[in-house]
Amino acid sequence: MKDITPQQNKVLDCIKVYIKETGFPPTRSDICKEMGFKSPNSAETHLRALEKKGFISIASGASRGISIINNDIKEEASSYDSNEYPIVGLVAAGSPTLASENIEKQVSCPANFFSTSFDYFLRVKGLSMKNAGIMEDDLIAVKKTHDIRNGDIVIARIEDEVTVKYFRKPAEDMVVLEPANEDFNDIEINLHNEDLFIEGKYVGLIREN
Amino acid sequence: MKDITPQQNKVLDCIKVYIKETGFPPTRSDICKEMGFKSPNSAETHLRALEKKGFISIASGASRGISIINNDIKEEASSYDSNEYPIVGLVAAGSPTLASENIEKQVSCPANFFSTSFDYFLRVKGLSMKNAGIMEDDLIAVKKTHDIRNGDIVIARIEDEVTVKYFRKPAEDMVVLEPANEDFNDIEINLHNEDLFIEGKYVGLIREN
DNA sequence: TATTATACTGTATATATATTCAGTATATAA
DNA sequence: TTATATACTGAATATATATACAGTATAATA
Repeated sequence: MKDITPQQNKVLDCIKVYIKETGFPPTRSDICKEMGFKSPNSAETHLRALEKKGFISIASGASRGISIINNDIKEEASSYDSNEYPIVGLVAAGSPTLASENIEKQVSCPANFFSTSFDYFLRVKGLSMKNAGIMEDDLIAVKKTHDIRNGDIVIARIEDEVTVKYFRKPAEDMVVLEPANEDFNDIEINLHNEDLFIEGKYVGLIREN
Repeated sequence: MKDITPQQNKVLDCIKVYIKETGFPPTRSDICKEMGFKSPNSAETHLRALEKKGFISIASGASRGISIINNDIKEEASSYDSNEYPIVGLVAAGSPTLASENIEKQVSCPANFFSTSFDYFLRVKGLSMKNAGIMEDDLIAVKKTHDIRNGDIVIARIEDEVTVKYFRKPAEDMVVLEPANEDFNDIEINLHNEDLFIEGKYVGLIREN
């Protein structure tokens, strides 16, 4: 895409506004009225420039044959690509997290809402991560992954109980799950004796007040 | 809205398809080609019927002056009604919060994302509301309103500085802005001496990690 | 029964519109 | 210095287009 000049940009904007307001594209004459031109050829040359630079297409012979070419990659990949994500509430003992019985409801949210993609929302119970700013009933965006590093906040499952904690692995056979609240104690897990399953990683948070 | 006949529905669909494919509405003649009519008046009468029944509007005298009237209530109110909201970052001294110079970027978010509607996102600076789970760089959803009650978290402006605090009004002429962090002190404002402007109310929070 | 709506063909025409041609002027690149 | 792009005015014109008028036919309403 070549560079657009300020004046050409004005004309492009004026076309967009016209379409938005009327539902159909402007004629050369309409553009002249909007832009203050006195000759339809002023509009014509701007249109040809915009066409050449790939911002619009002009249907030959047709009246009002202008259409906006949308190659705004951002737009395409972002705002309008809204997905449905499940909110997982109290996870029933022994059932997979995303089992339908655990799903509170579905919410619509742009796929690129957080910088990292995610798979579901988990409703937080308790205040064990209070100092990390994670409060009761907050929704945390969870990305299902096993790529966990020390210091990440993880969603872990220890014997049918789901918990959110800081992750630390001081030795090959040991994991420490640390709360962010002085009223709670660290959970030390010896991987030889106990089962630990990492459901995923905390990548974002939403709170309603 | 009156009932549409099957044939009128076909014509309406054909208009919608034409707009989707070309970017601009069809002429009577275009409709004839698509529908197999041999007289432009066939298209004309269908258009007038669709206009009368409220499905389209026809701009008089204009070529291709057809526009689809969208009164699909479901679409309008549903989760797919994704709006653009500005993220307000560091508010420049003396400039209105929503001045373009203060807008970091726009994010797309369903209008009904939080139970309360809101107007913009404010990026949080500092940790004065830490115990309320509001951390540095969080985005708080702000609803512009003056309907504030004791205990609400408000976005207040005191002499060109914007701050987020709990709101309390112990007397008619006094407001106390309370932080949620033991390291910070209450801000007491005597409304006779100092200017206080309440920008709005905190209704939700988003955090990216 | 008369009226109205639907669903077309076929013709005609005023005008809305794209588009070309002839200029003027300025700025930038080869 | 000669193009080339931008940014316009002004006039001319072929044609694209809306729209009215004159018919035909069927089905549903009042």
